[in-house]
Amino acid sequence: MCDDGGVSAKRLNQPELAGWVRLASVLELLPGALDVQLRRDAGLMHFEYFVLAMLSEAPERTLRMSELAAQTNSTSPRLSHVVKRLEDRGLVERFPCPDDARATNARLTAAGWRKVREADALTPEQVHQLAAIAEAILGRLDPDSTMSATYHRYD
Amino acid sequence: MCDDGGVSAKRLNQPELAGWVRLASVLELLPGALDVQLRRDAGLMHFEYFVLAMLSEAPERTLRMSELAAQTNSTSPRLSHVVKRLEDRGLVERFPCPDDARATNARLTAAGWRKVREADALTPEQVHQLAAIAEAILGRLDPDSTMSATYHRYD
DNA sequence: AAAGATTGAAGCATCAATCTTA
DNA sequence: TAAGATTGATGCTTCAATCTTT
Repeated sequence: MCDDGGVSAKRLNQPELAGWVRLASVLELLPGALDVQLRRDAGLMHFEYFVLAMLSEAPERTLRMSELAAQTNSTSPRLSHVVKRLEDRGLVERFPCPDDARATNARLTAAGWRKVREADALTPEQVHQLAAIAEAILGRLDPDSTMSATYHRYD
Repeated sequence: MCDDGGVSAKRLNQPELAGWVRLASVLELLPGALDVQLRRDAGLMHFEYFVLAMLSEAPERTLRMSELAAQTNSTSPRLSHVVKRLEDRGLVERFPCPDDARATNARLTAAGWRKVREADALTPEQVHQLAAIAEAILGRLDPDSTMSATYHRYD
């Protein structure tokens, strides 16, 4: 990557540069924009909703922390902090994993289940838009589909 | 299960839903991924680079804080904090605006100018990728091109 | 009162360090 | 030693409050 062509991030035409600047804007603004509605309507951040949604799909609505981290593309510390907060709010509960004393299981509570069902993450139009966008992005960014999150709630 | 379900963001086919989940992943991961390289190579976050880059294009490399906020799609408090930090690092300096005693001007220092030039924000491949992605996104998300950031450094 | 800008508090993410069990 | 998970510190963003000038 540092071969002598190195400095030449420069041989790009103006529309392309303008494009990446605009993308930078999107990346700055979109996550926050998506959080606003959920936050207002359900008191959840997007990532919190995602955690609850993944649990809601799991058998017994229960998942190991490590597995939950994988499904939400999260690091362990991040998930640990988030689940802690969700637990304080009574939406999730944690208990030692019977199979492996190192592991911890996270389980959706009744309140958590209710919360997920109430909280529609996005409006239909938003979902349609974003689904289309997603295809466009991921076709280029993740052609091998390594992004691991999956969702079958409405299958 | 919740078929007739409440707010009915529901009339969507499975690929669309899968799509938005994948997009959620991208939105979670992409900003961080873009920051890594800049952080390592230049000790700058993406947004900090953006601030410096916008200043580097401005006449006298100087901009009012309010104008700089507009060009970086930032809020006032956010910009204020960021510029404070950049000022502490000697990359930017602030001084009262001569024309309007309420306003503050931010100006790139010599060190700041060097920093911007050294710090290639992205590799050529990344820029190409992102430029393409940007078009895909913005065509749907921002058809009227209201995203205000602009960039002419390589015109 | 509105515009321009700053400040401090609160919340979330990231990173390194730590602890326990396999 | 490695895997699973948690904790605490640090840093950035957000929000409300504040201050000055128009």
